[in-house]
Amino acid sequence: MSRQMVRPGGRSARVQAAVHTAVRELASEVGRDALTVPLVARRAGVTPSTIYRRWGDLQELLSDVAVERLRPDTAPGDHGALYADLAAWAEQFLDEMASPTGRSYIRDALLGDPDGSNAGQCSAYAAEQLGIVLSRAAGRGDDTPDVETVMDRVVAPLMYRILFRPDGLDAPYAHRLVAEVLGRTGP
Amino acid sequence: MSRQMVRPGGRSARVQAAVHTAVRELASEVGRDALTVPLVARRAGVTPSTIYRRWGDLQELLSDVAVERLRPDTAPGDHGALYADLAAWAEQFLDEMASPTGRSYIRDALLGDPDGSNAGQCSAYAAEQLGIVLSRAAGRGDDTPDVETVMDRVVAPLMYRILFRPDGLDAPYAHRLVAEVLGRTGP
DNA sequence: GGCTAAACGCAAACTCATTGCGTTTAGTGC
DNA sequence: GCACTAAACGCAATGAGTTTGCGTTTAGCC
Repeated sequence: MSRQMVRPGGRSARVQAAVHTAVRELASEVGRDALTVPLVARRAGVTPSTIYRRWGDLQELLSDVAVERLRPDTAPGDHGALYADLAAWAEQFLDEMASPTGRSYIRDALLGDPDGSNAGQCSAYAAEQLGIVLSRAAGRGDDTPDVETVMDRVVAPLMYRILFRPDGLDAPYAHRLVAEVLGRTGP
Repeated sequence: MSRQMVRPGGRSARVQAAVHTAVRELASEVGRDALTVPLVARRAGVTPSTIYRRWGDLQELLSDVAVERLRPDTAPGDHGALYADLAAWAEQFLDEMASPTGRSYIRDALLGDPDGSNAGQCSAYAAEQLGIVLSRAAGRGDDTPDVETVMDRVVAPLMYRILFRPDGLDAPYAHRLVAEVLGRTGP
């Protein structure tokens, strides 16, 4: 469960923001594996017990921060055609997720996540982006697959390889998945 | 890295077996989240320092045990036809992996795994099983997709949903994936 | 403005992780 | 077989991280 809906204003909000900022800063300074709760607490100007009470443990905190970082910050670009839109989106998705930091965020999001809501949020982000691309194509009069199909045929293979097979992942592979789900053999 | 190739005989082997057994027993008794290195060490009749020196930390130990548990213990069944073989394999795969304990094992295998070799091993297990099924079908004269295609079209979507979308996962979905990769609309 | 419960800080007590050192033992060569 | 070497282990001390009780602050709400 995300810890956002607890006393959204005032001190609680300041503490949450300070802790999240501390996690991001320290992760880039000392590395993600060197993070500890007392370290984050000192940087955020809080006591460790505050973090333990609100987030439970370090993994749940990192999971919260990871989901925040995995949220797309821009709408998918419009390149005039469905194939171009999907190919560009898949390429960007791959770039962000397959990088070492991206993998760390995915692992963290999957980890401290007892009920699976954080992981589900990541999936919802991708589905939302794909929904924009596909409805735009439908507005152009194109015959489009539905979001579920693209999730199964493009997102899932990319994520599976990111997590289980770090090799053989490149832009051509992503393009091929897009071409296949659109029923083409090439762009 | 798996810690199997260290002094395969005598005391070292006994310690390794005792520790692995202790992990499995305690995981089913007190739950996976309640496992600690000292707890496992006491059950196994060893000292915590032994575990720390050999496995590094709890996550790497759990990752080792998880990979061992995720290894298929039987060859995929022969049902006389490719669709039946693949459908049965996918259903069993789903049953084992989507259960709470299966999810825990997957998470553990992905986790304490700095170089990704344990996760890669899990993927290799699935590919190996699929290779048996597909080559058997080829021996019958069937026109079969290759292993990579089945990994992308069946295994990846199943695993993606197991990890990111715990809902909407059932045998009919697995059967549909198999039917689609075989170019059919049904069995 | 006052009330209530959540959120926080402080500090003690506890568990876990780490490491040096001596002992046991598996593997190897004679 | 017997000695030798280095890996593996046990023990114990040390340091770091985690948990919890209690008093204080404060956000949300009459």
